Amino acid sequence: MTSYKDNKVITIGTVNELTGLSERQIRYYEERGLIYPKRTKRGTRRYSFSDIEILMKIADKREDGVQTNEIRKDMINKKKDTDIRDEMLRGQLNAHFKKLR
Amino acid sequence: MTSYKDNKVITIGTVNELTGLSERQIRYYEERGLIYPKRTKRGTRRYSFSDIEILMKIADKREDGVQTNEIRKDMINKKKDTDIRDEMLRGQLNAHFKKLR
DNA sequence: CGTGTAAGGAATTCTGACACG
DNA sequence: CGTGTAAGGAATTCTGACACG
Repeated sequence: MTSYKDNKVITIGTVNELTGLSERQIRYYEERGLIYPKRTKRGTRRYSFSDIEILMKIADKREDGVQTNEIRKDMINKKKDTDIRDEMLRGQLNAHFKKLR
Repeated sequence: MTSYKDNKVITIGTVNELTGLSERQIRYYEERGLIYPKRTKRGTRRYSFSDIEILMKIADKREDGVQTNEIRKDMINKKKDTDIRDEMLRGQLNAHFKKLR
């Protein structure tokens, strides 16, 4: 589950290069609850490739004038969808194995 | 081909954390031709997850007393093997398509 | 040969704040 | 609300070199 994609090892400077977003923007989106970088012992932020993809989507929406508040809600809803799908799948598998017993 | 795994975005400090190798060691293995980090405009090194895997293999071999020179030769030979396999595969595909014409 | 270390400089990252709007 | 910026401090990274062996 923790593949390269989700490994938080990238500094904010590199994220800036990769996304074109300013460090100020990147930190602000964190403050608004859109991303959650890891912190090293010393306190510097580390991002994953997943974080970078999320940031690029955020950048797109911001360009369309969508507020961080809206973006966050959308992300939560999409997560809910995924959770529901997961739950349904689990339920079906469960029923399936029950039948086999 | 350029997946997350081969994307050179990790600083030497993080590589140190991930591999346990000192910065001195990491730079020395580069000097010996075992790894090739990217350089940013400013000149700081950036490594990929692939580089980190190679470094961990190097660390193992060094513990067994294998010299950097030997390690490099091994790496070149393995690359040659891969190249030969690729070439053979290409040849077979070629023959196959020739037949189809 | 492989690795540690001190040296000095340059660039990075962090936080809290003021600014504009 | 979202983002820029100057401020000051602390940690990072780089190179060339001396050291030991």
